[in-house]
Amino acid sequence: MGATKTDHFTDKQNAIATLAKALGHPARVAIIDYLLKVDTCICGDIVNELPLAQPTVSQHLKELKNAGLIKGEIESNAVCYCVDEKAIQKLQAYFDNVLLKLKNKKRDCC
Amino acid sequence: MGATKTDHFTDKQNAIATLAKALGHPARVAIIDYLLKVDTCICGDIVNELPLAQPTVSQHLKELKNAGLIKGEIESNAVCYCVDEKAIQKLQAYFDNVLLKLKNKKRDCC
DNA sequence: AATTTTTATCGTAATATTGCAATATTAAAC
DNA sequence: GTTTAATATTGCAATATTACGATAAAAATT
Repeated sequence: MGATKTDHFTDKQNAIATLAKALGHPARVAIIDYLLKVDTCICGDIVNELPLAQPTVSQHLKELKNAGLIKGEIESNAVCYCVDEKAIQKLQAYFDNVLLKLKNKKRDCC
Repeated sequence: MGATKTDHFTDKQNAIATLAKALGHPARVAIIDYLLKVDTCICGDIVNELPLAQPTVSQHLKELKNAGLIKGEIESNAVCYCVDEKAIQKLQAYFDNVLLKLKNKKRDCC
């Protein structure tokens, strides 16, 4: 026991959970914030920006990449990490839909 | 080691991470989906809806509540859980902002 | 090609999460 | 007040995450 029963839920539910989980750590939110702030996309500065050791930052980057929230490419002279717009759009669409459904609720019980 | 260094990040980053983390499990996404689908807000059916034992569902509900994603109230005859609109709005605002910043980026590197 | 710089991986310890059986609590129904 | 139904808590085992030092790998610079 202890393992998440992903196979018992829908693909959509798992997809949202995966994206949300990737953002479920302040360091990873901070990485996203940093990538948005910096235009140049030169990574590595991220390590200096965060209060974490280099291997830890590398690990968080990997998780963001695995979840599809960021894309990484080796550009001619530097490794480049960027926020993947499609992932953010997926999350936004989900929350839009949640809010829409909340508005349409007949009975407002809480 | 192994504990998240929340005190090294901004309140905003921690707030988003907390909300995202709560949604970072398919069972909890499924609970939100169910609460949106059902108008009556009669809880307990959630257990029948999910492929998880009652204590596990209860625990997931607790986590959603602690994170502020759902509100729970004891109505005259049944416990009532509802999605907290404010939390969803916070997340939506965050992703809106992320998308806005992505659009404004000069260099599109990846 | 040797050196430096940058990034990733490995190994490991500390902590957190997930899941459930057993049990307790709570509230309605009798 | 006792039974019944619904929900929460406890305790515990399995697994996952977080963090970092040490080390490896990759790339640029010399």
